[in-house]
Amino acid sequence: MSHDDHQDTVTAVKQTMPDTDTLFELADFFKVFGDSTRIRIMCALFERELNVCCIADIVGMEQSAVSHQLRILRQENLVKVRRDGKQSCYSLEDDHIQKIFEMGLEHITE
Amino acid sequence: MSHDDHQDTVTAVKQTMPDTDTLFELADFFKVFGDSTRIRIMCALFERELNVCCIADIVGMEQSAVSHQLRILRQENLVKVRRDGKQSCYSLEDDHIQKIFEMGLEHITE
DNA sequence: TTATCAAATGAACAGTTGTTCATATGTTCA
DNA sequence: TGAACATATGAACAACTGTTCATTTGATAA
Repeated sequence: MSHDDHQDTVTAVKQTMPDTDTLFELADFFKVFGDSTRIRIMCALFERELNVCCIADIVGMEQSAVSHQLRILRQENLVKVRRDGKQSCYSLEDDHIQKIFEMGLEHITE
Repeated sequence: MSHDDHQDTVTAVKQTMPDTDTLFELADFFKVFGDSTRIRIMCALFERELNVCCIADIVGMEQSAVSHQLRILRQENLVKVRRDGKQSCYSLEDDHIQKIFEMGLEHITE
């Protein structure tokens, strides 16, 4: 590959890519899926709305750890909260989540 | 929510979830998407097969850093390599990748 | 063979991340 | 109001991650 070909390739491919800011944002989005606690929380929420205490029991972690992770999921707009008396009830914000989840499953189970 | 309701909910939701090993594996899979360098490498490979040197120029990083990340992508079966003389040419292993990528984009741009 | 280019790898280091513990906030009910 | 429960939050710490630098491996051509 000549120097010119190299430069042409680099330039051409760059043009097809979304801008860097978008790709950094995208990486941050996927980062949220890259933790087993958060994945399990989201997976539990596929089934139904749940309060923090139930989520903690389901994933087998302390309430505090779950709260911290729920904050991250909230910040990325992946879950929403509803106050119900003393309890906070969490549910999924978005349908994409389950689809992304399922595609990931497809990949690892093939 | 009574203690019994709590336990019923926990048990019922748990039953709907894939086993824990699978979910840990899934988190590891998404972890790979959660880095801006790797996302940009994959995005470049959507367009065409590329050698390491081109990838490094496209993402603006050192050859060594790119090589390290390509190893991770290889280990997760996201890319494949083809030797062409002195060069290593990388391409995407799997169609799911682009779909997952696009769904992520949909989420962050809405 | 030797020189040269391309890519891979190991060690070291800085920066980030997830959990725990302790504590604070918020809500209900007596 | 005060007690009890549910959740959120801050600080601290250990573990992990990505990059750099130096070096090695692999391949080609003179």
